[in-house]
Amino acid sequence: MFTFMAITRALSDQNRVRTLMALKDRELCVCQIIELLELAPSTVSKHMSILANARLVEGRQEGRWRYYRLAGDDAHDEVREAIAWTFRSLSKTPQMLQDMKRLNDILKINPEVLCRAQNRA
Amino acid sequence: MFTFMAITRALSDQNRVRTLMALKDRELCVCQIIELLELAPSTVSKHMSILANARLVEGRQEGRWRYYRLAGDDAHDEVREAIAWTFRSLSKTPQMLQDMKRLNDILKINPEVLCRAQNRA
DNA sequence: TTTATATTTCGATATGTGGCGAAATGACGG
DNA sequence: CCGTCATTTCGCCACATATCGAAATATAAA
Repeated sequence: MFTFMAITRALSDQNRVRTLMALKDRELCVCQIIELLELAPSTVSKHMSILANARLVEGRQEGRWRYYRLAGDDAHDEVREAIAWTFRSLSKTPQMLQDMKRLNDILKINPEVLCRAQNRA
Repeated sequence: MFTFMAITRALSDQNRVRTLMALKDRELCVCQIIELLELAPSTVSKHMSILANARLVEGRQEGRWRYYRLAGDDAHDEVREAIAWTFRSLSKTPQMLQDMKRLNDILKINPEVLCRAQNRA
């Protein structure tokens, strides 16, 4: 029950759901998620910790960068089903199509450049 | 997206999830749900309206009583999958087993008697 | 038509949550 | 080591939400 509620609470915020969807095909660096959501780094960090706490995503450190990816096939049924349900429900919604498009542009930018640009702002 | 978020927000409260599970095999009168959750009638009423708004349950009026039941097979895929996921995830959790047991006792009481008892309290 | 009763709506309150900026952390490059 | 830089933690604020009790609503019974 506790696990389940952690998942539903994680999914009850639109920005977290958008993030989950954005991780569909690849892992993303935090600064790329910041760019997609247009939120403060601290806010995104908190969202990621909530998603990670619910085991919907996993984090990986690489030097100064932290990458997040979707929970894999080794995840619990509860989690895999939640993710599957989310994707089936949302893949074709306008918000998601727009995010995918925007993400394409973000992925073209070298992460180092992206981070530097964010720090200047 | 809006529909999906309505569902996840509805499922992000433990008492609403318990209610959903309680409706598995039969419809229930509001006073029976009140008895199960041990919450004020006004609180339960609000929970039910949130569940109904997300289309997870449907209400039916019969005289002075209002009955709620799970969304049926005619519901949208999103809703049916959400319900299926919830049941698969929680059917065997201690909280749910306990609720099912308690529900059995509640169902033995004539609803009229149950309501009267609640009004006295 | 008046009274009783099941549920909802309303108003108030207390707690939870999303958001930000500033400070702390931790990793790399000099 | 020292500074730079990506991310997290912390402290705060605005707003949402779970809860209750009281009043309103609606239906049945008297």
